[in-house]
Amino acid sequence: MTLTNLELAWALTEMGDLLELKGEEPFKVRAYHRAARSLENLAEEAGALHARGALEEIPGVGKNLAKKIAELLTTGQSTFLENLRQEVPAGLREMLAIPGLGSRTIRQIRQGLGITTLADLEKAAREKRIRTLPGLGGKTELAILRGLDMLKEAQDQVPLGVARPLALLFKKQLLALPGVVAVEIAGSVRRGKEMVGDIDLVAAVEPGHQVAEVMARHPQVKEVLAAEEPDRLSLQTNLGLKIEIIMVAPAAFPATLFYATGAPAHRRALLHLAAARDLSAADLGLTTSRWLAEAEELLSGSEWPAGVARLSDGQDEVPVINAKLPGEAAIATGTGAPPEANPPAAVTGSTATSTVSLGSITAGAQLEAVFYQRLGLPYIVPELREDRGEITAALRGELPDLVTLAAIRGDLHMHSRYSDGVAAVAEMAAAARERGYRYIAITDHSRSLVVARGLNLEELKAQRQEIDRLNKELEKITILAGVEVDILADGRLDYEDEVLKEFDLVIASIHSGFRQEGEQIMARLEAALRHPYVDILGHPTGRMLGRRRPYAVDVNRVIELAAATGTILEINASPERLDLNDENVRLAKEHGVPIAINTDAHDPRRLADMEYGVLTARRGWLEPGDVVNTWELDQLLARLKRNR
DNA sequence: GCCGTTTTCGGCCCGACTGTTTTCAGTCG
Repeated sequence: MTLTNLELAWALTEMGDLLELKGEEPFKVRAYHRAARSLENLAEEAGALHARGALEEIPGVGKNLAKKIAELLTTGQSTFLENLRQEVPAGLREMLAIPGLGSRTIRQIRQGLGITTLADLEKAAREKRIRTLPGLGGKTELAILRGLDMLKEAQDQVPLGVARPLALLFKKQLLALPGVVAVEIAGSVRRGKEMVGDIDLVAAVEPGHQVAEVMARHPQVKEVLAAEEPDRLSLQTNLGLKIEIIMVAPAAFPATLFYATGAPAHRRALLHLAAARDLSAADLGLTTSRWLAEAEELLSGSEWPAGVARLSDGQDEVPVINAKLPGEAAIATGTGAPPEANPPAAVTGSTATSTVSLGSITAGAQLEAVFYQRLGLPYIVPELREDRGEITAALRGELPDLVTLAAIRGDLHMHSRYSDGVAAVAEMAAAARERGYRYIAITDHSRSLVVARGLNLEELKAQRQEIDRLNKELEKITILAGVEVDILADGRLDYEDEVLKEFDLVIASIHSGFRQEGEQIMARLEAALRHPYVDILGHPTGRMLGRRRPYAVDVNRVIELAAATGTILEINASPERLDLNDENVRLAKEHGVPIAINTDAHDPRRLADMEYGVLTARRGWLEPGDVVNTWELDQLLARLKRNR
């Protein structure tokens, strides 16, 4: 019984939460949470450390926690945690997620009203009973109801940053099983949606495969759920996330991947396009029963979904695209013969055994291109498949040439040990260089953000000197001396103009006064956007996925102001934020506002979050030119307000 | 509960904002 570091971290986090609710001293609580974070970021598996008696090497883990971790590792359980769970009802722990409710208030509500579940809490708030408790009033009731709403929305959904690594792990492990020919991630994870409800995987399997048997014993799998269909395996993971594995014969793999990627609205719109061209779903090779059922229902129904009107509107101008797609011939025959002459079994829906050579094909993209070509469309990447105009754009040959991770030349928002980062400036630079970047900006916090050890003027000077020195020493990468300056509650920035002027680049962000009225928030943002030395507005809405709603920001207005003032807007790529989101990004592009995709990394490893930012950018239809950190450094610098 | 050119105790991130209050406790970043 070996638990992963992530599972150990959860156990410690839960212990910390329960101790907090019991009223333990804050420093003890923090010790549990700190150790949990250490475990999450640990490069080596704790099991291996335990084996050589080195658990106490983990930062924040001493004798006591080492013992508790050891028990978890050897038995899979913790008597300490079991006891805590007996004492503290699970509902109370859930309440900690409600913004504005801390452990003290939760204890008070429990003691005063005997409430231990979210349902009871909601009832009490609606019945205005919370305000009968000393020190609590109507606003707290409102905060509770709002928080509960947010929790409901996020219920059964996890951020992409949690689901995607797990999906990749399962994909890799499935591929290693005998009888498994190909595996692709499908569904909303493949489309890069910010919150996902489950993980969909499509596996091409051969007879005699043992996917179900092996997965049932998988250490991350808590339980195998009753299968809806024989070709589906439905797993509940320890994370509480559902994984659906669709197992099909290799011939049906491309169609199934296509179907299972969705989004449903995109599929529906494609079916309408097919119908308009007298093609059936089966003609397209989409022979799965689900596709056929959906097509039948759709085309017999009287209700015309949104996508249809668009398609028929554009009917006159629909060009017929016969361009051969790269890869199709290879997919069809492996020899380059025209696809029409020798259509692959998977595409025609023929019952003949497959001629598709999956071994020679690496990407799901190539497999699916066939379906789009049958409709006279160029290939549409998963990130665009949301029925947000991608089909019309495809028909007109106006699909964007989306930005890619490979096009990223630098990262303009990250923290070092000077403020709340964990690494030295040189370490961040080295990690960036390893990623192939040409430049980074070190943007530590400003002085008012005490919790994050914001820099005073002297520390700024010292950091500047270090950056200057490193720039002389280091080859192939340039470090910009930047700052993430706080937009204070009154709209001023946290440093004087004379100080801001000296940086190479300034990001302005809100870290306080989240609950201000819209008018006040917007006044602060407007002041920042109009500021001559503010180059980038950081995480413009301040949201945390599933945890904190945006502050009262009018995103349209922010975009207009950014356009008017020449300020760059950020896609904060941290998977906890993804801020701006995909739709706002697209709006920004329409207004000609340049975007910076930044990780906000506090640790060299988190520079890898860039991938999530790029996914969001792609879902927002951004092309490389729209993203300033794909540009050459001199082009980027010339574009900054301060240098124009 | 962890940690130590402060080493077995006494610190540990601390100031601002919010809501409910007449002077402050709780929450948050």
